Amino acid sequence: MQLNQALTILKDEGYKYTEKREDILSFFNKEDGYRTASDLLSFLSKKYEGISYDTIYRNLHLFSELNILESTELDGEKHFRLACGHEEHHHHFICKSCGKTKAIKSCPMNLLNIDFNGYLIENHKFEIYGLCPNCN
Amino acid sequence: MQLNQALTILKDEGYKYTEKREDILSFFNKEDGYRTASDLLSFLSKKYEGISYDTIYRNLHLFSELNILESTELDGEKHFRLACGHEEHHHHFICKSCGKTKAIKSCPMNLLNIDFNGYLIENHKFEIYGLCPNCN
DNA sequence: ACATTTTATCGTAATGATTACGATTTGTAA
DNA sequence: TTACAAATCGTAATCATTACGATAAAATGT
Repeated sequence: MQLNQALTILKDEGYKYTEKREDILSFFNKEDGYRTASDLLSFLSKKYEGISYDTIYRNLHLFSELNILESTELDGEKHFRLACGHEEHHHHFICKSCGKTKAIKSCPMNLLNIDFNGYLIENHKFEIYGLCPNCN
Repeated sequence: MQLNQALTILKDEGYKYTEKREDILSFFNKEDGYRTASDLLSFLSKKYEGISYDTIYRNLHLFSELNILESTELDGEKHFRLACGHEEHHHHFICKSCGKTKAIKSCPMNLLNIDFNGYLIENHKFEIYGLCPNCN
């Protein structure tokens, strides 16, 4: 996802354009991998002394709702990354060292042949963890 | 996994047999699904007034290391269940309402055909969430 | 059975991530 | 430029989890 694309979504949905929001998006754009609220706080604190937790978390949640960010939970902490450009449903390999990802286009839900008669399937999670070539 | 089987593991590994440990195991045995530390605390508090967090978490971690329990993280909270023991590597459908599970025997790692050249694959997570027939 | 040793537990405080909220500031549109 | 809604600040509260010195209890050897 491009930065201006994300800012357009914000504007179209009636949310305000702020410098902090632009900086949050540019942070995720340059980082190119899963990052925590704490990572973002450190980054923004350099420019905005005394930035509030409220701002960090409110925007992370807002961006997630707007599908600008996608998130996953690793080691008891939520991690966020810019939503992938390609629109189709997909999964990720996630590097445990640098947080960068590799898309997995095929989904196990299509490959499995299980009888879920009587069950209501809501969602699923498939992630592969390890080290990317750079960190390996 | 059977209770006496778990208690045998404890004994063989040199850990002490305590009534609390037996109660913890019988709790997971009767519950038959993923439960939190808080669930366990509520249960044990009925019998042991003033039971310590230390006891709860120390035993949950110990049992996980000994493969008596298996765990997963759901909604920011660790959940535990009796290990499926003897069975092969597998995954789970997990009911978001009652925590009960249904085993998925096939593993997506065998079904996918992805080039991970240069990557180090350490582990993976595949879970399906929804409602079981009882809760649906 | 008793003493010794080792492990388990208690009581409670600390930590880390996240959420909450009244007061204040700021973007936006009229 | 004014008015209003949204965003942010400052800070405290909450929730899950970890930590640790003091005490209790189980296992072991005599």
